[in-house]
Amino acid sequence: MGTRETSGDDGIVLNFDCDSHKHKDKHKDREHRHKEHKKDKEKDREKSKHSNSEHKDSEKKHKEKEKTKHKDGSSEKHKDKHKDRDKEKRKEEKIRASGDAKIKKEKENGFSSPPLIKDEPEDDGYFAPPREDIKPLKRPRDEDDADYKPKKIKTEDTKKEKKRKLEEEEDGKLKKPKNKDKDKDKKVPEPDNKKKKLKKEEEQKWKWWEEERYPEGIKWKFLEHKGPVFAPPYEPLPENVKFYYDGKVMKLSPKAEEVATFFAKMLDHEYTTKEIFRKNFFKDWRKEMINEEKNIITNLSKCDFTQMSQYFKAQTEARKQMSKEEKLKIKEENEKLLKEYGFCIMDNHRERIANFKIEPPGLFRGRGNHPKMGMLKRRIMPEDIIINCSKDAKVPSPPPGHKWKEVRHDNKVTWLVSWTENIQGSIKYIMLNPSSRIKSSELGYSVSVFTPPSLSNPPLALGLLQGEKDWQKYETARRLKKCVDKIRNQYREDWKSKEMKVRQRAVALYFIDKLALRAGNEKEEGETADTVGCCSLRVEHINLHPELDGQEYVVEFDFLGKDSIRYYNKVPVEKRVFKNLQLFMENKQPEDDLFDRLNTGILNKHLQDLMEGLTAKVFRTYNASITLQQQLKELTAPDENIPAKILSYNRANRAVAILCNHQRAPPKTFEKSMMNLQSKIDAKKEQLADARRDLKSAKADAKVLKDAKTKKVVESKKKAVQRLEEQLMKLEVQATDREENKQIALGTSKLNYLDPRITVAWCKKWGVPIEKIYNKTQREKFAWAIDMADEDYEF
DNA sequence: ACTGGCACTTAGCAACAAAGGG
DNA sequence: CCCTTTGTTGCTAAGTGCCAGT
Repeated sequence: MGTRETSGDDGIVLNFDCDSHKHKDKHKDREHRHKEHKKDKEKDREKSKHSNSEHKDSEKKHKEKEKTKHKDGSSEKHKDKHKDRDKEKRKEEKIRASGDAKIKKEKENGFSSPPLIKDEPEDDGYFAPPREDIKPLKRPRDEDDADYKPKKIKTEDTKKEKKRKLEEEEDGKLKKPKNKDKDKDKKVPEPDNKKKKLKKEEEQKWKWWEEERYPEGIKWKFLEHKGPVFAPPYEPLPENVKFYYDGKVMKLSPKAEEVATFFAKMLDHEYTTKEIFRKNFFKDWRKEMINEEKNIITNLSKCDFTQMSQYFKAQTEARKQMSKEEKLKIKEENEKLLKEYGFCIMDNHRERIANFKIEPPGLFRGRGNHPKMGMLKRRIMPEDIIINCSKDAKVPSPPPGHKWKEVRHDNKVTWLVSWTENIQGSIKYIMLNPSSRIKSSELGYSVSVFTPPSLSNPPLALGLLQGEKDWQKYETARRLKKCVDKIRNQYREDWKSKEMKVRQRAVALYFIDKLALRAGNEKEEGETADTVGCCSLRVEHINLHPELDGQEYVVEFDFLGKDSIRYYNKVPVEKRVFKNLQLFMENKQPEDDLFDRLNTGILNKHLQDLMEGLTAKVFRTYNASITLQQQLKELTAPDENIPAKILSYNRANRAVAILCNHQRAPPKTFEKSMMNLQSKIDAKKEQLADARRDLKSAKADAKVLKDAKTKKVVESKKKAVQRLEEQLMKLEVQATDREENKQIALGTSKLNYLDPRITVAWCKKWGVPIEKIYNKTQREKFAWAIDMADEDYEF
């Protein structure tokens, strides 16, 4: 580093030493990766040969999650494998669209067979009255939530509930206090319960809010659930479905057969042709074989799974052809399952669980060029499962003949069930559904969802566990808004720092701020696809152009980010940034870290000093939300009609999605549906022309006749024309919207980055019904915002 | 300081369900 | 009413960031 340091800086020299270690190590580690890299590059190069032009044209390519590199034309040494892979890749692109769906379908989607878990009877039992020794600590509420009335009802009441309610009434709902006292809680007598369910619901809801807010990392006081639903057991293939090895029929042992079916189900998928996939699969498959099989089956290419594959296709087909009754039956069964296992009781409130079904076994398919693709994702057994619930809750029973790995009572976490997954060794969790609030109760009478609460007061009382967190996230982003100027000035200053580390930090932060890049934690090599974020950018990921297309100091980014989605962008930057980048890149290999003295820990620590709660990802939230707000301001034309306004909204949303690089593969049927729409438009135009003609002649008649009747006709024709015009315009808007949205995914930003209050305010301001922007799930998730934001809300 | 583990958020795509057109 | 098209939900991988232990 010394060499690339600015001259004469001691600090730098010092740094250099340590750095060089780091550097070296990294370098070493990366060596072989680099090789892989090159291969990829080569592949990609070839692939993208025809149009190596930028962005637009190549977008399709990006889609496929493969790495596409432009630079580096050097490595030509790779052989056959590459070629194959290359081919595969191309194929994959295409096939992805066509083959995929089919195959997937056959996958067990769940529940043909009854869950292993045994259930317990009573519903009533669900609600375990809180023990006295457990007292809810409430967090202070600042507002009055009384307005919010849920509709659900259920279960018996508890004294606490009642009491709380009473208390509330007395106090006039405002209490903010952390815990008022639990003593108080005890006093109220309980009224009858069954009858007034409605009331009860309310109470419950209210109480729930209260109890949800605990201090100091406590997530709940009471938690009870039924445990997970396991994947249905493997059903052996019928005798007539044969597997062939080297042309000869072979009967597989059950385990080996099961794993073979996983592969067979994916046969149409391109990745079953990928070297890595096949290698990983075969290795894991062999582990499941009995010795005899191992001895015989030594070459995957000699395996013939086609009968299996056809069998599954037929099954899928059959499922599609099922009669209505059969389908209905299945549906009912699923609903029953949901009712039974899909909810838990958390602090007296019945909550929807997000993923109560354990992930079924299968072959792992990571995203992008994942080194572990094709590995066997093993079946999860009760013995792998850790159950989390409160001590006073009824512990779910494991399936007969089994036991849980562990039952714990950790109220500092939100998960109900966890297990360790075998591919990456990471922990998987069963948690609550983020959008879930009150859902219909098992009694069935509760009203569907959550009626938009009286818009009157309840300010933020509405946040539920997740909702509140969500809200907090946006509040943090708003705090950033207040000091972002200062921070920007500071990092600009830091570009001049004598310390390399500070400069790197400042430049990285600039990218994060300006381009909404992700932080870029380090990842273990060989464990995951090679993707990067800001701090983990490598020299090979950027190209510097002192001048490009008439602009000065352009940085060209090209790397794979989260989910192996390509980030490609050419950005003019300030001269100082540019010079710094040149400095950072001096004497480095392409595979070296661009910011070799920086990592997310260092960066976030610094951010924490600048503002409490500030981390790299807050910038994404902030920039996304502020962009939406600005764009809405800019794009909304007061006089436009609702569809046009919605288009404006979508455009603003799109601007954010582009900023955050939220892409999607163009829908498979995109071209077709576009054409359909166009023909609709044409038809509409014709209709309109006809109607206009009619109108004209009617007018002519009216001029002559002047009687009331003809006048009326004119009026009605006029209306018809108007109606058609509106319809046409709506269609045209739709076409524009769709076209512009071809490969942009709006959902992610809407759900995760945009302060919903901005949207709510905008809707209120322009009279756009909120349902036009948020669907039901979204409205549930953002209920707090819908409730609290008025049209003047400013992010 | 560094690392790995853990908890929780963010992500895109496929399956499924509902809506719309003939 | 059937079939296609579009919107919604489910699924689970892949990130972020904090924390404890060294």
